Amino acid sequence: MVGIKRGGFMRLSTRGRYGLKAMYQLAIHYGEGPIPLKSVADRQNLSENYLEQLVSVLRKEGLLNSVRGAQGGYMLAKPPENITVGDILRILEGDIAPADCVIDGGYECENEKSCVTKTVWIKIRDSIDEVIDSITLQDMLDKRQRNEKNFIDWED
Amino acid sequence: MVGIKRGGFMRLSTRGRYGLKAMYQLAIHYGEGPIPLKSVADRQNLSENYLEQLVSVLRKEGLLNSVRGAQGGYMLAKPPENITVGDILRILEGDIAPADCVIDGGYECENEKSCVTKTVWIKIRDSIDEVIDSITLQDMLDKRQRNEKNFIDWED
DNA sequence: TTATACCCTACTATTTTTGTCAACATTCCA
DNA sequence: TGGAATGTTGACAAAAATAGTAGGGTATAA
Ligand code: FES
Ligand code: FES
Repeated sequence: MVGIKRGGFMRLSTRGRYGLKAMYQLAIHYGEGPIPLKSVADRQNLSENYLEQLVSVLRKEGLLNSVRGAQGGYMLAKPPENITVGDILRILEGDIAPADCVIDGGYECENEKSCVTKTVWIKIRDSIDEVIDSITLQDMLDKRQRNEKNFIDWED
Repeated sequence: MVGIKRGGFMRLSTRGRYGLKAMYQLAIHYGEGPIPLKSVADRQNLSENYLEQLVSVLRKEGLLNSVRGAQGGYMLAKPPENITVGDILRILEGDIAPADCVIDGGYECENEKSCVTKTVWIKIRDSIDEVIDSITLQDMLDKRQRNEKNFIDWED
């Protein structure tokens, strides 16, 4: 391949992007009982089947509860202030890893003990960690409240 | 696909990883005239042909100069203190973009004006920007000097 | 008992990444 | 002057990751 990569970098996959949006949507309706996934998928124009795969993992990891059958659906297993963006993204995407050598058990180059490049990856990783671990779903809801003063009735 | 993604996220491709290593290697030999790519590739056990593609882009973007023919090679076009990690990564990987909507001209969801999720992507992007723009090749060389006191004669 | 909705697994299509290869152009040096 | 070293370019291909599709099963409310 020739030329500059088109896509940009440090991109999340749809797993993390759809997943966070879905969790945010469920946070909006926290306390209202189970919300069917179909309504979330419709609201965001996503494949319900695909979203189901993501949500299923979030449930197994304890971030969501589910109720089967008619009138069933999903709901947050914890209050929005106890769920961070980092919790969600790590479950759906794995650990943050600009390069393999910053993962446990990952490959390290021969000079790992004094590898300067590795220190760069570590700084990037730590800075992302700090951001995603500091934002909770409740923070996002608060932000929404402030926005609502200007833009009414959206994203319910 | 089922289960948690294996690879981890926010990963750089080999383009960025090989590219930064190569630039660092050339920084080590800054001022010594052109360095053949073969020596860089050998040192890092990379395909010379593949590395050539990356280096070629860095040259076109003005970060490297080249000299053709025998005794030729590549060298930094600017002093190491004037080249940042961000310069290199953006050329090889494109702009930082956790999601499309933080790129110019990228897709935005219907609520882009007040999209809360977008503010999360922006915070992630900004935090990465800050890290990679603050590290120069000279910083990496300095770090190397300090390491050399403990681990002699490596990565030349 | 029927419609709704979660649950699970397998399969497929598409895109991106990671190279390989071959032919060519320029320069040094013996 | 000729050949070895080195950069230049573009086409092609293999491999991996991503993004979905499809469909059958199970539990529950009404
Ligand atoms: S140990 Fe990761 S780049 Fe050296
Ligand atoms: S505008 Fe990007 S997620 Fe809404």
